[in-house]
Amino acid sequence: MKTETRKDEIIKTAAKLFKEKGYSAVTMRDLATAMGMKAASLYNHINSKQEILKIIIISIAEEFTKGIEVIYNSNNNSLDKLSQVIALHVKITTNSTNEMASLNNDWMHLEGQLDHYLALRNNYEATFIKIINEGISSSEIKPVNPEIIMFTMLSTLRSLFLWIPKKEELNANDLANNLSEVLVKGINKKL
Amino acid sequence: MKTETRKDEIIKTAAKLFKEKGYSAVTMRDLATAMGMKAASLYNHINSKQEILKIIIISIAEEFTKGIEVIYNSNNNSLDKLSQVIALHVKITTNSTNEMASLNNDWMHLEGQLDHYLALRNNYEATFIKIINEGISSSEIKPVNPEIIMFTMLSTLRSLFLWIPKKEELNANDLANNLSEVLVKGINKKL
DNA sequence: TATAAAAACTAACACTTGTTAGTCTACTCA
DNA sequence: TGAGTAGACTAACAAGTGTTAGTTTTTATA
Repeated sequence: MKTETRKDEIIKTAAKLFKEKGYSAVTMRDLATAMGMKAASLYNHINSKQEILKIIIISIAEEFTKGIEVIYNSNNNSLDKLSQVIALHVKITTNSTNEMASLNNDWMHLEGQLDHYLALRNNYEATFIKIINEGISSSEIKPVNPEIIMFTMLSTLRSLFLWIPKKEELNANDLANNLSEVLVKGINKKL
Repeated sequence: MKTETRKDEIIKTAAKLFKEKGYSAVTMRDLATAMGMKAASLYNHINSKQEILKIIIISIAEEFTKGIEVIYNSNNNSLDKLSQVIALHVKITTNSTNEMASLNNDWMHLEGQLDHYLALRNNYEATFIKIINEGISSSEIKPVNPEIIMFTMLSTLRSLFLWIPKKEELNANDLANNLSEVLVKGINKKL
């Protein structure tokens, strides 16, 4: 675990600003001010604004794709796999809250790596759907439209970055458990 | 029902562009090109770029606030009220898909009306929470953290604009019913 | 068909954008 | 101590931004 470089600091600061106003609305001068330096000095550490976005988004997207692959190939039943997917999102979002905002809101501003990103996302969603379909086949999961199930779960999980910062009292485990309860078992007390 | 003015067309076109790239990344020249005119000509119809955003966001935000008030004051039980809230989102999002993107992603770029928007949103969420709390009191709803329930439902409902355009085959009623099934009753077959 | 209003145009503005070039300073280590 | 390097600076660029002023064209109506 080597120490954080100046470049890392810039990327972290950029992610925070991108979360607040979006990639397009953040200028290199905004970023420089937040770093306590002049805009030109940023270029001693990074090649372009675009490179910052690429680093933020691609690294997290790859983390998700690898994570769901491990879960899918494990020996658990489908409902447990879904709970593990929930825990994966909670964990990554807890560690990289600001970066998740860019992943969700600014992916379309990727220039060179847009295709790569979309491939990772399609891959992720395809694996997610496979887990759901296997759960339906094994009668663990209600035979509802699997895309609606995935959409519901992913909408919630992709919005976690908005919500986690406001709920510091809740630790990651509690949150993942509560979400599993609501997302998997529903909220209706009388079944 | 008077016919659509040129201003309405501009706002509708802007909403479509804002959905694709976000408010900040869309230039007046982009908008003009999409309208088949020059940027300066837009100003025969609108006062500023900011005005366009304001019109898009505030009108929809008010529609939501009024809608949930009617639902809250109705004589239904809490679970039915929640299903009606789901139907409200499906209806507004079906009719104003592109505008919903701005409401979700670009509200922070409101300049003069940011406070008004935030007041509407806080009001909406407060009413939502009241419905959930009354449902817990009447034992219709599981005593899970009410904010987690709202967060889960709102995340899904606020993301509908991303999803509805891809699912043209599903009509609004079917979609609302499916969502109620998943969001309210859960996906676990064996309870 | 003449007239007024609506809506387009060209040209330009002042400012902001990402980025480059070249320079100065402070620390590291031989 | 002296050389090299990491990292800051100032100044400037070319392109792009929202917007205005003034003019011409199109459309509708009397």
